[in-house]
Amino acid sequence: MAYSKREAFGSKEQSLATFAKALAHPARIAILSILSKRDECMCGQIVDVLPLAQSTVSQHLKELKAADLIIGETDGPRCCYCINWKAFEKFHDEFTLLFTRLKTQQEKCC
Amino acid sequence: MAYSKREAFGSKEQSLATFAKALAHPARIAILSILSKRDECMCGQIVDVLPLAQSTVSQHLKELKAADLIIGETDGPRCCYCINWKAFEKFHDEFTLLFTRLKTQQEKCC
DNA sequence: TTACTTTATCGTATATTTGCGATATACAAT
DNA sequence: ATTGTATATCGCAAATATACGATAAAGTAA
Repeated sequence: MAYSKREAFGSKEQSLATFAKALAHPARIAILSILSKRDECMCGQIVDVLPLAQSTVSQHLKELKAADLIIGETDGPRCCYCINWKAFEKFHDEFTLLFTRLKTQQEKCC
Repeated sequence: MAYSKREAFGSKEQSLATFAKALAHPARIAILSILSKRDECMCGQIVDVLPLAQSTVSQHLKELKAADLIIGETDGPRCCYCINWKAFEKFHDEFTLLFTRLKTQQEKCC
């Protein structure tokens, strides 16, 4: 009863879904927002702002990093996180492509 | 140990995250792709194309409907699903807004 | 060295998601 | 009424995700 059928789909679907999954939690959206403002970029600063424990924030950062949406630059004991806008752009393009296709559908259905 | 802190975030973050979550599975991306091609729009037809059981597909459709991304029009014993492009557009705009903000960050970090 | 700061990881509990078969529902056709 | 077709829902099992405290790791400063 082989579980998790994600691999049974096309790579394009998988890649889009993976990206969406990385954004599928308000904490991670919030983190990206914080980083985009460029006032703060360190884990501790993010912890101060969010209603989550340090270990939880660290985990969310790890997931964003795994999805290649942010890059972490270690500087001594601290770590500065930046948004990987290039990866974002790639996914934004993919999404826009999907949306464009959807729009051609708008006329009517069935 | 109050669980699921999703509500602890802003409504904008939550709404974006909810949308992303609806797209966070390749099966649902595939379903949207199929619907966008407008060749087929019924549950049974989607089941024929995807490597999933009927009940599973039905559940994915339900989630897409709950996220307001598709609309189901019942026609006798069958049901025609269409993409709710208006909702999509709204979210695409929200995403684009986020992306735009991100891009201003590209120069450098830290 | 020792103490401090910052972040990552481990272990654990709980919640949610995913998937399926079986069954129910709803309508159509005979 | 019975049979057939299409879809939704229920119940369950397994997999993932979320959250936290405790602890480890890695560097800084005294």
